[in-house]
Amino acid sequence: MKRWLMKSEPDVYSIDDLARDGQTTWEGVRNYQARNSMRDDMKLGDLVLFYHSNATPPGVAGIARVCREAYPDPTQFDATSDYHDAGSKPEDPRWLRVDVAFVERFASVVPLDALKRDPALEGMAVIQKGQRLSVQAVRPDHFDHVVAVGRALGAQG
DNA sequence: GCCAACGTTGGC
DNA sequence: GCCAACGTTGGC
Repeated sequence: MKRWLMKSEPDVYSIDDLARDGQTTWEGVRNYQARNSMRDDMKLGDLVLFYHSNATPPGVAGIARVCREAYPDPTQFDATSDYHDAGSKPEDPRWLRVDVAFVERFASVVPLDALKRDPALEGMAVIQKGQRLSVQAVRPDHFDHVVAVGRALGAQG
């Protein structure tokens, strides 16, 4: 089983929203590298660090789990959607989404600053300067370490 | 609000 | 295929 980190702006959709909804659909990925990761490597049951970007502070807010593997994102065919892509054909969809389920919410966010200062997380993608990818693979030891730090802050769910 | 980093587009 | 221009991401 693989481990992941996925970014969401909490003003748009937060870990609290996921806790409330139980599960959600991860639409709007419009980056080929992120799409390829979802299409090729993301499997049912994979665990995901739910990351709050453009937040105060930015950081890992909790854990989700993949509950449906990649399938075509219908928003690409919706002309009224922000995610519309006129170049994508229904018979050959360009963009995919997955569904994720709520697993756990940390009592507080593990801030990006703490991730950067943690020697155990050296090399983790999200702490690299200029890293914008919204779907990132995470090494199992890095995943476990972030979860341990998050749980040390307390957990609900 | 600023801006560095990065991805995409399109002229050539 | 090159690369300048442009748009977006996302920390600060």
